[in-house]
Amino acid sequence: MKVFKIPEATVMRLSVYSRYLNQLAREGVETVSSGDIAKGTGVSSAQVRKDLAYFGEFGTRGVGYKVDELYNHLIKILGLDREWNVIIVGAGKLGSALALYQGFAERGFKIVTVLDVDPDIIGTKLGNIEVEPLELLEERVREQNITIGVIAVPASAAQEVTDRLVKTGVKAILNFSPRVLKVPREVVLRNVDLSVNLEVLSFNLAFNR
Amino acid sequence: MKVFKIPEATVMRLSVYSRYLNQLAREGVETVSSGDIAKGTGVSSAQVRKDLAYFGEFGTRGVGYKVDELYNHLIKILGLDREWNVIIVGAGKLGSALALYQGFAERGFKIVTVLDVDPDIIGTKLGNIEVEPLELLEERVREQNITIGVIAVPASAAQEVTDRLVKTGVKAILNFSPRVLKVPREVVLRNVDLSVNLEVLSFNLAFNR
DNA sequence: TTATTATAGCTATTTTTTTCACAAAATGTT
DNA sequence: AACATTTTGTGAAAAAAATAGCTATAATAA
Ligand SMILES: NC(=O)c1ccc[n+]([C@@H]2O[C@H](COP(=O)([O-])OP(=O)(O)OC[C@H]3O[C@@H](n4cnc5c(N)ncnc54)[C@H](O)[C@@H]3O)[C@@H](O)[C@H]2O)c1
Ligand SMILES: NC(=O)c1ccc[n+]([C@@H]2O[C@H](COP(=O)([O-])OP(=O)(O)OC[C@H]3O[C@@H](n4cnc5c(N)ncnc54)[C@H](O)[C@@H]3O)[C@@H](O)[C@H]2O)c1
Repeated sequence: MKVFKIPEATVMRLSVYSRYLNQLAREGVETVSSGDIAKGTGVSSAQVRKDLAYFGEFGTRGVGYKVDELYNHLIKILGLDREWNVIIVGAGKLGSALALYQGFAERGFKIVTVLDVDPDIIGTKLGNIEVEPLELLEERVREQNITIGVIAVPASAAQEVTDRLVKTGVKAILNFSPRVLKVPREVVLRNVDLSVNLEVLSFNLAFNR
Repeated sequence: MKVFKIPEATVMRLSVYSRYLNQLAREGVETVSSGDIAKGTGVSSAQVRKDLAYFGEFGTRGVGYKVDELYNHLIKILGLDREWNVIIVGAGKLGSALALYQGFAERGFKIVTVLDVDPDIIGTKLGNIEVEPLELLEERVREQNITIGVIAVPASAAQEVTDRLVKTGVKAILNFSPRVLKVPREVVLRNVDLSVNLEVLSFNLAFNR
């Protein structure tokens, strides 16, 4: 099966499926149907099958999918069969919440460096990571083989920090600042804009319902 | 202009446009073209015009849009021409970061109540809001006319908290827990799944590039 | 007054994504 | 062994979204 472009919505759903399968596995469930997955994750069963079909045939007709097998496939597809070293820039309220979150490590994202510019914050500990000065950005990215950068600085500093990360070899950026960032085409960029999310809610409340 | 369904992607972009217009207004810019907005927010100019066309005609051919005028239109469209009272349930790392974020108030989202179950957290102050016990949920939602609820509790508690919010009259839920929530059809639900976002990055890193 | 230029609004086209529905395959049943 | 049941995988249809390009209109220059 030859595929050049996987819809982003598909990738997001695969992530959700994989977490659901993980839950089922822990509950001791051995097989699931696309219908079960659909029910558990709030999509249609055709959607589940279509999403999986981009990557191969993982099920048995009449039976369904073996939970652990499908889970392992999804983990590979999502690139979670290895560790990703992550840097967080900005150890303010949001950055430190992210740094302290255990859920990322469970999925293979290892936060290895957290940087800030505030002298009062530099040197403090977030779990077992010490916040270090921004100056160390290039050094840490290189020596720790960091591929993913998280932007948790004020909007005014976001592009500058991003440029430094990209220049030093970071391949993907998760941006929490409310700023449209420019990155080279080969760098993967995602924006998590919390205000936008709230505003989608207010739109829906104000517009219909 | 009769419209029944606005693409969610459109609503998200409108939010981004509005913030860009806000920035332009502060810089003293008086008019913009769809091309300028496109440039500033990373979309195509046709997309900008299409998005706006769902709601009316806001520009002048040959000229463009008056910045403040278009901004005000977007604010109305997004339902930001009023205040929305928000409750945050869960005052842990993420919940407190959200509670302390000033950016929400700037857009009309007023966090009026923050609840938790941890006795060590209850009674502490987040800015000028005191964290209160979960038991007050129904009382606060009713007396403060809260329409938006933010779920920042562990996944295991998310559905239960959601049910209580919905039962008490909350109309929209922003869910930060990695749990697929069930809400009645008339309640607006959005999920901000940070792990999914990281996994879209790792997928892209692992799959092509 | 008449071109010329810029750009919004709109319509048509293309592309992408989702949904539908059914043949094929595996298992269970009579 | 034949038949019924379940559920995948997939091609086709439908729906949704994005893109392209044309038309109308306003401002400006000739
Ligand atoms: N906290 C939230 O809930 C929330 C919600 C939506 C968006 N955001 C966005 O996330 C980002 C961080 O928000 P926050 O609430 O944590 O802000 P914050 O002010 O608490 O933290 C920002 C941190 O970045 C540091 N910093 C500033 N410039 C820096 C630089 N050049 N390099 C490294 N560190 C630098 C500051 O010292 C500070 O510690 C902001 O862009 C904000 O708009 C936050
Ligand atoms: N922190 C992050 O960066 C991050 C990232 C991704 C997802 N999340 C999700 O966000 C949610 C909160 O994460 P966190 O890191 O803030 O966790 P946390 O443990 O720091 O905070 C959770 C808080 O919820 C409180 N709580 C537990 N049950 C409650 C209940 N029934 N009612 C009210 N409060 C209750 C706890 O006392 C605690 O203070 C979790 O679902 C987590 O999976 C967080």
